[in-house]
Amino acid sequence: MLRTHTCGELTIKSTGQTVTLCGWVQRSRDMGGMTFVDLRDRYGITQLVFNMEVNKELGVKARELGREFVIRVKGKVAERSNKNLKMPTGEIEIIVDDFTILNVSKTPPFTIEENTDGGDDLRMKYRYLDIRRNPVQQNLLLRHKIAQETRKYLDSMGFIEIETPVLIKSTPEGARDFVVPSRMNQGEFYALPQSPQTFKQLLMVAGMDKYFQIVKCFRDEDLRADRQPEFTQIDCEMSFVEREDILQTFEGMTRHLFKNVKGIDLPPLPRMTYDDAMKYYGNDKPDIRFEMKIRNLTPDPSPKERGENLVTGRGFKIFDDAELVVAITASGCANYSRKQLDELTEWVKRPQIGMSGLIYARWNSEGIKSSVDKFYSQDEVKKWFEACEAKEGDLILILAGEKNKTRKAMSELRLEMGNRCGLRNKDTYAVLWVTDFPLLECLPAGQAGNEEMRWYAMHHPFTSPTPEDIPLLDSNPGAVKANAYDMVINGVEVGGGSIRIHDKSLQQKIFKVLGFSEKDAQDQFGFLMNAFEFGAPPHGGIAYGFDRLCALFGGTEFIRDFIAFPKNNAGKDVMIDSPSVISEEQLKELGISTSQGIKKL
RNA sequence: GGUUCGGUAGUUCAGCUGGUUAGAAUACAUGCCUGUCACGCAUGGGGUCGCGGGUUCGAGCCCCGUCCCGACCGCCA
Repeated sequence: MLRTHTCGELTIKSTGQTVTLCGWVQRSRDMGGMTFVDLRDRYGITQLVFNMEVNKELGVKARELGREFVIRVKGKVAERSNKNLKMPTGEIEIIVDDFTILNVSKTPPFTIEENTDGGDDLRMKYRYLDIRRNPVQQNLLLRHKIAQETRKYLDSMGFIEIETPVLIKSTPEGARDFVVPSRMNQGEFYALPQSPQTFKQLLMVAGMDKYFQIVKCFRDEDLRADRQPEFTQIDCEMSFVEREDILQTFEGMTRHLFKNVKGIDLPPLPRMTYDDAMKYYGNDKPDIRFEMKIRNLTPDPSPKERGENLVTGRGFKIFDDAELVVAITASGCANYSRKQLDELTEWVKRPQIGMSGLIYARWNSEGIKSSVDKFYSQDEVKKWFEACEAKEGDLILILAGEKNKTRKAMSELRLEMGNRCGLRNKDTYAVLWVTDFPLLECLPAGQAGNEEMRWYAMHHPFTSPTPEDIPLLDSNPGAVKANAYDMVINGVEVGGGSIRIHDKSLQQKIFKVLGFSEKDAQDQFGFLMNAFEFGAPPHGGIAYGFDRLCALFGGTEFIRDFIAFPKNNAGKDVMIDSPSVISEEQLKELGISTSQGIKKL
């Protein structure tokens, strides 16, 4: 070993010891007669001291040390006369006897410090320097810890980790596949897995009973702050289980992770049906750190429900023409200024939200006032407050329009108001299960590349319908509920799974509803359905988005911060400059026409 | 594919209504300094204002196009 200790472990107890340290020069402070050098490795920072009076030659040599030089230092641990209680090693320093420069460094393009002066782009290009920074190291350490605790828990529960192949077969459902040309089988392509779904099901058929894998998955879709083209899942599957068994097992895992990684004792996880999530929060991944439930001021058109209509028939066209009118209550916001309300109105009018306007009603010391006083009496508006369970001091925000768009917009507005009111604390965790998803969703013609309206699997085509809904598959597919569940933390979908289909005829039936011809279904998923004929056990599972889980534990939504070498917005790795063109020879070997040809296509 | 924000010193940014030699902080270099730890002080070097075109007597600033980065919408079974 080139070193006897790390830069983070020496304390006052080590005083007098002769040690050898290795690390990077964080900073050097030349005082003339003496020079201090901060030596850094991933364990910490230790101060080196050079004294001209003691060893002039060494002191002069020390002045040559630049930032990020890699050095090896031999010296004696001494108590400092001026202690720095801000750092763990702040009570000691190393009186250097001798040092060698193991490698020099160019001046790095940004500072290697807690708060770097470097921008995102530059940090990604020099990611290996960025990772030297403590916050990034802490993130990777957190990721490691979560991975280890996951393995610990699953191992203790009898799960075994099994690797599944990365070069597999392309299937048209779902996201776009990344494809890899086959040299030995020209004109044919592998696909990278979007998830090991079919393989883990085959492992259940194979009797492996409890499987897990922390595994890379690939989806060729556009990126976001919380989406990378290659990402990691905690992929799990169990045999001979019902939904409740899965929920219990993985509620246990989630609790284990919160306890052992964050030191948080999670309460039992609440459960919410998909329908309730959509109704009260406007989306299927509600952030329930705060209430602010969405209330209907007109009866919900679907699911059909009775309810008082509090707004139409007063001559206000926006409400009269709306399919749905919804409201949220911002508690204590009755004194929002004109400017703030205008700001919110502009916010909902942005193209990303796309509403044409925002209506408000507020109840402050001057009474009730709304932006539609021309059409509604105070008593009428007061009824809105009652419907929203709002009181004096509150502000009600109202959106109206087409049902789905309005719900979605209100969901966004709710989150925005949550932010504005400081109700979304990153250190507070609200974890829940969302259950009873529809099995299928209907996309209208023109969307997702389809020519006519058709049904899509909301989860994936292997999700089993709840048994009592199976007869509805023919008569009313949209009403069929799936035996599926999502885990949601702070408005982020971190995990999702289902009880799977293990019966060939039911699986065939689902493919048929999804619009697969018998031949297509057999060609693409024949291997799975054939396996079902050889004694497939009832099974189900779940997959967690590992990167998202890490980011959540780290208190952010940016998963890039928790990936050692992430891709940028355009799916590029700016450090190694990929993707890149490949040589004509490589293309020829693969039986692919020239790169020019590819570009033109 | 779309919306939007940005691109000025190594870096992070400022730069007014279009007007003299484009600034600050930090980093870097040199010198001084024996207890610093964001050391201090002094001096200095450092610019294709993303790129191309246009308007103008004059463009970092206005217009058009284009490239790049970030966030978002679409997309992500």
